Amino acid sequence: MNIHQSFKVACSNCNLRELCMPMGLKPEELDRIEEIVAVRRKVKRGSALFSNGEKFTSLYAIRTGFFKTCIATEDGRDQVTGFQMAGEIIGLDGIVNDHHTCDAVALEDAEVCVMPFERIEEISREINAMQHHVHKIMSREIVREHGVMLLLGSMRAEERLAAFLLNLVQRLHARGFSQSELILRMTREEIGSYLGLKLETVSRTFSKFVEDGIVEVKQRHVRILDTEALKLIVNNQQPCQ
Amino acid sequence: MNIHQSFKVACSNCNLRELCMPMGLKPEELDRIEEIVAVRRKVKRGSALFSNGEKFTSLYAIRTGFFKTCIATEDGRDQVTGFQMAGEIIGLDGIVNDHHTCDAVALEDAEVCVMPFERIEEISREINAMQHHVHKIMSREIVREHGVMLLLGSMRAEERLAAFLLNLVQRLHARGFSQSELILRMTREEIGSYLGLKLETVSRTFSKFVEDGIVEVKQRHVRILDTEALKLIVNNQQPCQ
DNA sequence: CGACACCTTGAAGAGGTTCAAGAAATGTGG
DNA sequence: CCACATTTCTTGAACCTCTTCAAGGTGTCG
Repeated sequence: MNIHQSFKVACSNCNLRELCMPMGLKPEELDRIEEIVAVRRKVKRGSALFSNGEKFTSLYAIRTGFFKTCIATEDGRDQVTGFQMAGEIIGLDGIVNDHHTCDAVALEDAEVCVMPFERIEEISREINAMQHHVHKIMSREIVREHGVMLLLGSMRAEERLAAFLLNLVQRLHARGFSQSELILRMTREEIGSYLGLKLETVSRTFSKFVEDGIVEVKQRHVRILDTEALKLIVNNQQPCQ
Repeated sequence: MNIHQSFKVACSNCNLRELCMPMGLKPEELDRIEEIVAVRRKVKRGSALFSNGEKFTSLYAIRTGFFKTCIATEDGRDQVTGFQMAGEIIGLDGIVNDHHTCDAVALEDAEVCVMPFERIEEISREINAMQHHVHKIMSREIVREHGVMLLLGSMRAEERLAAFLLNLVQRLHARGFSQSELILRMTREEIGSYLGLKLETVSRTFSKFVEDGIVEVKQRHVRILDTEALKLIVNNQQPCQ
């Protein structure tokens, strides 16, 4: 186990506070919440924070780095179920059966706050805002997945990739990054798995966007030139119509 | 509002107890939990229990009947995100933004137990088993949706329909119905929407299964003749190979 | 009984996949 | 720091699955 206990964790000083914690707490409640994070843990690029079948103990708040979650079946199917970045919570899948049902793999060197779930439940019982926050986080994940189902169930390749790019850049922007430039931390194959497409289709669709002057792509570096065009594509209309 | 307050609700006598409530409670805890269900509500076939945009107040435990949940976008997309039957909980999507983000429509006359979410949170703070049960229900929904993403992202039409049938019949069996016979409460179009297929493809795939002697289909009445063949199809192998 | 919703089936076509080859980037060990 | 191996990405061509469009059949409900 690659667990690094660093100096005293302080959520109240964490600049991701708004992303992963309830707002508007009283000072004494804040103190209690600090107790949730047991330790921080570093995860090297390519290695798993947790894996399918592993005993569930904790949720993880991502401090730095970028993850994918994916499920693999015996018959060789593999599906990326999400990409997670700083301030997002992973591990919720493990609650229901006390074991994780997916793998969480770091796509770049990462650090997470380990939050033992028993402690979360304990503090949720004391602090209403915390309880509601936990419920909201889980509900948000359910709603996010509804969106993915809509994408997988009803969109064509261009629409899927456009929606994917808009979603990524919007989340990055909320974290202070550019609205128009991003670096993909995942391969074309991983994008394809998430979007229900083959990597060749992802590549071709990128090329089409470049031809149409909607984006610039240099390997994993993407610059969005025409956000509106992407939105029109997602909304099932032809750009420039 | 079509709300019917019936005589005193009694979860402890409800035969769906094991499906929608935590197990192993002390008698005094059971009494508290009875307080959760405010009223029961009947929903006519074709009408909505709740709709997108509606204020979120309660979760609903299905007592009888069958629902679909679906999301619709302005540009005319429509995606069935799930089918729910007796003992299952719906409404979790509404927690995060205090408003529902999907429609829950009864596919046959139904009755639900209305559980005001504030009361659920209140009792969850007092009874650990209840708290954990709520967490499990939400986690289960997340895991279920992972499975749908796998289906939509990586399966072909036959595999999707086979997985769908096996899932339905398994849930019905857990409720005391047949392992091999079922009545579909939804149209081909609704099945198609859920599975990311057109209704014609659903119909054709049913016909293929009939030709292969795997199922009998008479409109919405389905009899599964060869469960193993369906499992082989889902596992990406040719039946009889 | 007639109207309407739902289901089935055929034929043509589109979108995405598969297979293949080569180019570009990245990592590794000497 | 360079050469080589490996991974990742791009592009073309043939193919296949699912969709689209169309027509007709079946079942249901007022």
